[in-house]
Amino acid sequence: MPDTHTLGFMMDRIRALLTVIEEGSVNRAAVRLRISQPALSRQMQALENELGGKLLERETSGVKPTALGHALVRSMRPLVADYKAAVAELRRQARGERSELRVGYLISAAQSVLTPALARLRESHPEVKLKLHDLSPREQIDGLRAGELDVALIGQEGAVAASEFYSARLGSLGVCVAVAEGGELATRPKIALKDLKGCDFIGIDEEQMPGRNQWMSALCKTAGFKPRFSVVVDGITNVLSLVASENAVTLLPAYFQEFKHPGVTFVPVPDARAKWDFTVLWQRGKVPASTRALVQELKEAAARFA
Amino acid sequence: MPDTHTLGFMMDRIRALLTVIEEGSVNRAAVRLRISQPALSRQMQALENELGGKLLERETSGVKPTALGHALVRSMRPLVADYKAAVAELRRQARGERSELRVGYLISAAQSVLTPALARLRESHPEVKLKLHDLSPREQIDGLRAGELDVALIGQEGAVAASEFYSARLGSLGVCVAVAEGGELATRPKIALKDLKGCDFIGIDEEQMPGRNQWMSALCKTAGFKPRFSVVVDGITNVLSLVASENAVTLLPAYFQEFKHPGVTFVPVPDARAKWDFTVLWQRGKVPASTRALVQELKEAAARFA
DNA sequence: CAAGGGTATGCGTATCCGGCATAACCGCAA
DNA sequence: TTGCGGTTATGCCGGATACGCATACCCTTG
Repeated sequence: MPDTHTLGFMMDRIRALLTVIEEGSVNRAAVRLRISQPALSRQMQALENELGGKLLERETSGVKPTALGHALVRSMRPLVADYKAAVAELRRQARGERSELRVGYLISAAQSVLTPALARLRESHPEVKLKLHDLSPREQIDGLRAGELDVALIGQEGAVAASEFYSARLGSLGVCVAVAEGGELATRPKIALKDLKGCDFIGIDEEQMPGRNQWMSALCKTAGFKPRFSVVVDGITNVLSLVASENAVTLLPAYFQEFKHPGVTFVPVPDARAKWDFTVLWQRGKVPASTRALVQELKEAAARFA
Repeated sequence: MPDTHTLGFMMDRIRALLTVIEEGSVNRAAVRLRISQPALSRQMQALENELGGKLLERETSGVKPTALGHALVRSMRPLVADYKAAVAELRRQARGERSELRVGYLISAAQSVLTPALARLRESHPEVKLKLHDLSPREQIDGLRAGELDVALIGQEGAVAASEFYSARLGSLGVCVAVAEGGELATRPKIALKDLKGCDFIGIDEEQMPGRNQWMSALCKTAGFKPRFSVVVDGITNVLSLVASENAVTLLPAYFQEFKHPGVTFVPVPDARAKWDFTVLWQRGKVPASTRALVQELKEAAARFA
């Protein structure tokens, strides 16, 4: 005997019992529930059998809950309410009426384009409630996969996940190379990719920045060589520290030129093909209007920015 | 098309979906749910129709939840867990395995018998969790009716509700009469009921102390007269204030002699039939062992007290 | 291109639920 | 007492429906 009966069926019976107790009468509850009185009567008997105790005191003038019946009401009424609310929310969501929009981004990378886009979204869709999550690229992808994010703003790493989600390229930044402050390279105003041939490269952990090392390799390949990754570490800060201490190099999106790191200089890379794509990813399937709106604003903001 | 479908049925489907997503496969989930794979497959389709959106991404190697599916899991998994816990608790309760015992009492009246009984209950049934509620008689009866109390310790008022619940008389106290301090009656060591003939009686609001006025009337009837209630007020403190200011009287259980109220003297009533019964009420139906134990201890404590 | 994993579908059947008619029960009034 | 109006419970039957079986379909892999 599968206990499949003991779940959904009981739920119906419980819901029925709630109205029976509200009405104080099987008869009146039956009309409200649009079923016949005998049917409802039997439902109550079934529920009492399932639970193993009387729930209603049958009297000549109607029914009255027993102590057990009261206990059931107390524990179940909020559950039923929550359940109905949850179903309603899911229905809205299925129709693409999400009012909450969960956005993942990396503050250092996304700020310049995200901030104006959000400002305009607030004007055009003031009803949308935003939840912003400052996350690493890897966390953003995981968040999308787990359904915890609706939109992710991500760099080159997005390429590895683009097939799982809808995506749009927002724009391209230039590339710079991080070199040790003391070295010869640090004095140049710019460094072509081919000049990096033979340098030690610092890689970054694939877990945190998926696709980043491949991106570097691909860039170097356009310059005709294969980079040698002497070390792979986790965390961009550690990468930069190693650049300084090991007198090595690494490739980064151009916005790093705005930052500072002790012992490290960022030098632009002029190669035309050295580009850092900036991507927005969002959930596949029925796309909520709010998501669509944000993506649109992002595209426009990126276009203005370029 | 009664929406009765949209409640319990969906609950089953949702529960099924949860295991499908856990297993990542309709096949394996079907095994766990002890139904066939086609049945489960159709259940998932039905649920998707109900909600109006895809929940599962069907792939060659199994199924993967969509964003909507993830949202469903997030909102429903805790609900299902709560539901199952609630049902389990109700089952236990139906079998009479309540571990929580909610006791209503009136501190001034019940202390002498309740305290020792509780002490012994703690020894003999240490697993019982007690919740004590200091409530007026009316509140206690309402609490019993609403299933919010398991046991009520109550005075003469219990008579009016005795038919609704199980009850036991714990014992009888004597009666005293409250008289104004200045009057002639106040000087006597005791006052027979018949001496109160012609006095103004202060009644108490039936809402708060149901049956109290009837009790006074019945006592006076044994002495051959009918009391005249000049005023009926709510709250025992107000009753005593009026006794003082109106030079009236009222009948009370003997334990009031221990208390003080400005301008009022409590004089014992010697009549043999002037008794204040002390009653314990508890929920009808299947009586939990804990309730039975407390009632037993109360009886013994009362017997020792007498 | 067959094999082997997955999910979806067509069809017959058994189950189970609900409605109708009616019984049983109670309180009240004539 | 006997009816009357109200309640809940029961017998019986018909119809919806959900399941299982067999099979189709689809994709990846050898």
